[in-house]
Amino acid sequence: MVSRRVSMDDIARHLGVSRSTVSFVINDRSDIRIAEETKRRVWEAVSELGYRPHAAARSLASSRTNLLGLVTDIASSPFGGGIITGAQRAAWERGQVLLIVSVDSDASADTAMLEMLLERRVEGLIYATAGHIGVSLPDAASEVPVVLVHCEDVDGRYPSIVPDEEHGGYTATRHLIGQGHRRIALINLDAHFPADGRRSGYERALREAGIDIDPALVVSGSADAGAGYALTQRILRADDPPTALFCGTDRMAMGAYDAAREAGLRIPEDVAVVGYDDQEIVAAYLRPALTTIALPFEEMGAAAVEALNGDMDAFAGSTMRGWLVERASA
Amino acid sequence: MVSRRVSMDDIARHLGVSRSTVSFVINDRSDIRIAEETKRRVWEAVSELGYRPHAAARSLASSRTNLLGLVTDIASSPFGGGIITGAQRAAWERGQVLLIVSVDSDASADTAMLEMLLERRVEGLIYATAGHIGVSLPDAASEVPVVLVHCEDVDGRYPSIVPDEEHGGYTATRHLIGQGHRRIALINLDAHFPADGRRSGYERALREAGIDIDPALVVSGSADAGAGYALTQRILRADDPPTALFCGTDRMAMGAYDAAREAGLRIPEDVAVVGYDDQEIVAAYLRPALTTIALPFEEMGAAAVEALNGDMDAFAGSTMRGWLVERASA
DNA sequence: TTGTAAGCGTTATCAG
DNA sequence: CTGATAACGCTTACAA
Repeated sequence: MVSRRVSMDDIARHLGVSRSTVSFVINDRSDIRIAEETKRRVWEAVSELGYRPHAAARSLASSRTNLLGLVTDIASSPFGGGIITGAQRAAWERGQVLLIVSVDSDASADTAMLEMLLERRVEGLIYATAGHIGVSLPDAASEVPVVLVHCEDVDGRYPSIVPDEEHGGYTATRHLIGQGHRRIALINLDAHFPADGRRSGYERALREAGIDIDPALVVSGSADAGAGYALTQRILRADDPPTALFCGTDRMAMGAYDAAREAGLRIPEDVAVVGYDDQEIVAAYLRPALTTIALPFEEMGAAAVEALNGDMDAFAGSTMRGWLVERASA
Repeated sequence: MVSRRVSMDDIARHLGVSRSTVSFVINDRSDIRIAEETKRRVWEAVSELGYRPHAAARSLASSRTNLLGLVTDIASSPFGGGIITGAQRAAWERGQVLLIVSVDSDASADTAMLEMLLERRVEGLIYATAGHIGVSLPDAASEVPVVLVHCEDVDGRYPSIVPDEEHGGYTATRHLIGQGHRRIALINLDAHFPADGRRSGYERALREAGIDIDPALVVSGSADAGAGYALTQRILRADDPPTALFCGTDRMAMGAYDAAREAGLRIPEDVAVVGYDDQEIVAAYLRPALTTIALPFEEMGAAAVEALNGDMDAFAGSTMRGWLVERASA
């Protein structure tokens, strides 16, 4: 069917010019002046003969692959596909392509897959996770520039781009305070990185508003609906219960909804709720729809690509802000 | 730092053998007999000198890239990352790599991205979508083998692998019948492909059980919680209301929960609910946890890779079965 | 069983 | 402004 792929030689021969000329035209090299007429003819022949450059040959000759490796556990998670989207968009704008490798969330990083990426000569490596966690990469990773997204290198070797959890916690709490609440509970998640920041932000907002921090209003548990339910139930039963809940994750908020409902409380009239993550499927469909903090996934993905392309240091330890998505629960 | 990459020549020279010998050993070519001792020395040198094959050079020489293109809108969806996982696992087992390109769910297929994949010389193309829909691919796609996953080619040019919706509908309904229900409502979604099959399965199950199909119990709307809520509300108000609901999506089931709750009905005691999709975040965290039909995403992803590698026709129009995930709602 | 040499399809370096 | 010619790092007949 495909009578043989047409090569650069074919189009050069077809036009009676040299291969270099064709190459120059196709790569639009501005450092070399080529007659407009020649260019036109080259492009014409290209589309006429149906020529398509051969990426591997190009890489071999130029020793540039324009390939970026993205190792991640997010493809199989309901979460943060935004990182892929953002990274890919940024890469595409630079003529780069992502080689995405999805790994299990527990395997910190599969060596064989990394080895494969290096054989493909990726020119940079992004390591992204669904949850904000600590990771450790195989030594081989150091052969190319590396940036972590939404995770931190426990060995301290690579820069990482993570959400500004403190700011998120602050924003959520400020929002609640702005609506007149003074007794605001924090139903936090246990996980180290995200929890600590969210809590600091929560405390800062209260402090700034001159509200005393009541330790009885701060609890934590696993990041799921079950824990959200149990913790909320407990906290609503206390004397002098909160009028607002800031939940560490949307899933916890999901559980909080059930607990509130069972306690006969209306949302947001009797108790306001703010979540965290903006997991669309949960947040948008809860009734009432959940007000929550969105994480800057796309932005982080794009920033990672930019970091790989430019000044790595500019992004080292850099933190990116999410934002409040106001719906009906607070 | 990296003093210069070590090439095959380097290790050949280091060992005093020819490059071909090294190549044969590294590719473990069984059609050529090489002294065990030689093999050992080669591998030793490889790890000692830190040699890593150059994929592009290899592709150029062998005209095999071992690259498969995966164009999809699922990366940015909460859905079906399983397709990626399954496809990648199957590809990896064959020494192949996926070049994943994520596109917006509305763009049926971006031509520029496809062009890029073809320049990279992908040896096959998988086009996968989050929802079971109809799509149309650019002509250029036909230059390589193509399989669609979870979608169907409206132009009828390519085979596709889709879930067996009829079987899913049948399974869900059978389950409800098995629990003694006879008045089972179908809160279906509107979308063409998935809805029709689920409905046929529902009807077949009823027919087989000798239960009359009551048109008043079959309704449909958009695939979200809002519609699920409204439709359920309406159907529960009818005289002789159903004792069980089979919802076209988990999100619709989410809405159904709210409607049932507001009607003062307990799940599953007063009304049983079965969903569809097994969107973990919804299904597992609803209270009570939702019994639902899981779609065979990983299986479809893997099947696509296999189809691309072998007999395409064996998979043409092939349909894969999902399964019931029994939780607490029915 | 191992070596030689000719590509694979580009880019890059120099002359012209 | 254009054209030879040598890489790029590997696979693969074909010889030895």
